[in-house]
Amino acid sequence: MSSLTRKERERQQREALFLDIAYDILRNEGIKALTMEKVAQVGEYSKGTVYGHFSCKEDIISALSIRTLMLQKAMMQNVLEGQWSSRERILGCALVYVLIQVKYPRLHYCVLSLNDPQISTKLSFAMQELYAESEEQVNSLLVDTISEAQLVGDLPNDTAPEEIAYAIRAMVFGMSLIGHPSLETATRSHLNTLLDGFGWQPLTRDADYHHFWQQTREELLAVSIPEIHSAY
Amino acid sequence: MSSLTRKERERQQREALFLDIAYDILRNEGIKALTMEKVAQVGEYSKGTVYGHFSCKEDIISALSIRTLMLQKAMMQNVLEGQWSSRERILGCALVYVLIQVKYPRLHYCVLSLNDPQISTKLSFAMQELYAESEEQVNSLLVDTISEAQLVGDLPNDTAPEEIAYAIRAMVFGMSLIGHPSLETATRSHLNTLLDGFGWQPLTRDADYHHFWQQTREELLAVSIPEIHSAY
DNA sequence: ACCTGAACACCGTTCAAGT
DNA sequence: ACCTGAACACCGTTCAAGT
Repeated sequence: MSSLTRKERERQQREALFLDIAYDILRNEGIKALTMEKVAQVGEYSKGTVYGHFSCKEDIISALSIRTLMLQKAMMQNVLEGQWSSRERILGCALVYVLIQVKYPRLHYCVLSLNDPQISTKLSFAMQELYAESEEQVNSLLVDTISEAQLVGDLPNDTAPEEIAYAIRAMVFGMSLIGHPSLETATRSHLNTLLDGFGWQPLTRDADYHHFWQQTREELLAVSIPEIHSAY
Repeated sequence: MSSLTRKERERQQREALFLDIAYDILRNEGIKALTMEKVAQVGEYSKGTVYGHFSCKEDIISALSIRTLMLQKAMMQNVLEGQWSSRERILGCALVYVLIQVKYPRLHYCVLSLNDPQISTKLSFAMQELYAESEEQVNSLLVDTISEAQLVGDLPNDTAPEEIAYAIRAMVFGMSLIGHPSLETATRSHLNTLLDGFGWQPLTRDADYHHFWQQTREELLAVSIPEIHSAY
């Protein structure tokens, strides 16, 4: 291995270290406590070095969000591997959304700030690209699942898959942002209502989605939600 | 009138001035540009005077949000005065949500920050109370409309009105936060799907909600959305 | 070539001093 | 009693100097 490769490896390790630190601060002390200075201090590097990795504070949040989106994608793929009906598959994807948002609540809120043009323009170009791609990948899993449901006739095809995916994301997203004392139950229940509205077979009255939901929930929690960061 | 009353009046006028200024900055330059210093400067007062009205920066955002909630409430009451079916009434309320969120996009995003405990604890107690009450008032309009629909038999009563209101808010809220090239149309369409799922009569296939939506939209835009602030 | 940390600008918040 | 603005702490960002 050349020297450059070792350098590159060290650089990536350091970047991961900074992200681990940033996420820990965010989780334990909130967004206001997440500062470039603190990340540098805890990591025992200078501020300049942190800026060598992230162009600004929002770049860090963006990178954290990308890591979470990748986890979300992996969890959804995990669900989609199972032998489930099309409607169970989409419910499983929604369940992943909820579990992720319950697990990383502060992060999901911070990500919204990236929509502000005044902020998103500060992101490094590479990070913007990567973020858009990650979101697209997760959304594709939804859209593909919906398309398949229409193909096999479980779901009327008078509405475009992208539109149905949008409605589902909006609903799940909105519920976790507003908050609910029993968020998972509420999500299962109200999302099923929406799917009934779309005419997605079998309708709630003809199937027991409660059981699928619980089982998938246990499996996902047991297997697929490690802490995002390694110890440092 | 006593001197105290005049003082009080002047104080309220100044508070309104600060809010007008804050909203203008937020709208034109974004949340990052909204600083206590700038509000003071533009208003030609000292920073200390601004702090005499608002305990912190978030207090201002909270106050702005309360003003918007009051406008939202007035618009919803405007819709609810009309002779509409129960389902049209709830659609009208949702339309108000969308119009408000399109009109004050940055504000609606900022309000989310108030959910962070690290931030909400900084708000003055009076402001916290007022904010909670304003939200409650708007939500009550939804809940009451839903209850009435169940009473007259337009809507099955196997789900609590509060839960249905939650689902509706989540969906509309989520859609405007995620964004959509045709937000109003998407909201009308997908919300109707959700209402169909709840079994809210008459179902989409049996009624023309498009026409109601357009008409109400025109009326609301013509009558009820003044700029929130007076010129200063 | 890479890393440092001093330096600058800016902002939130407080409070002693002035009117 | 009310208002001011200097003062302090803190943070984002840059960059000349060091290794």
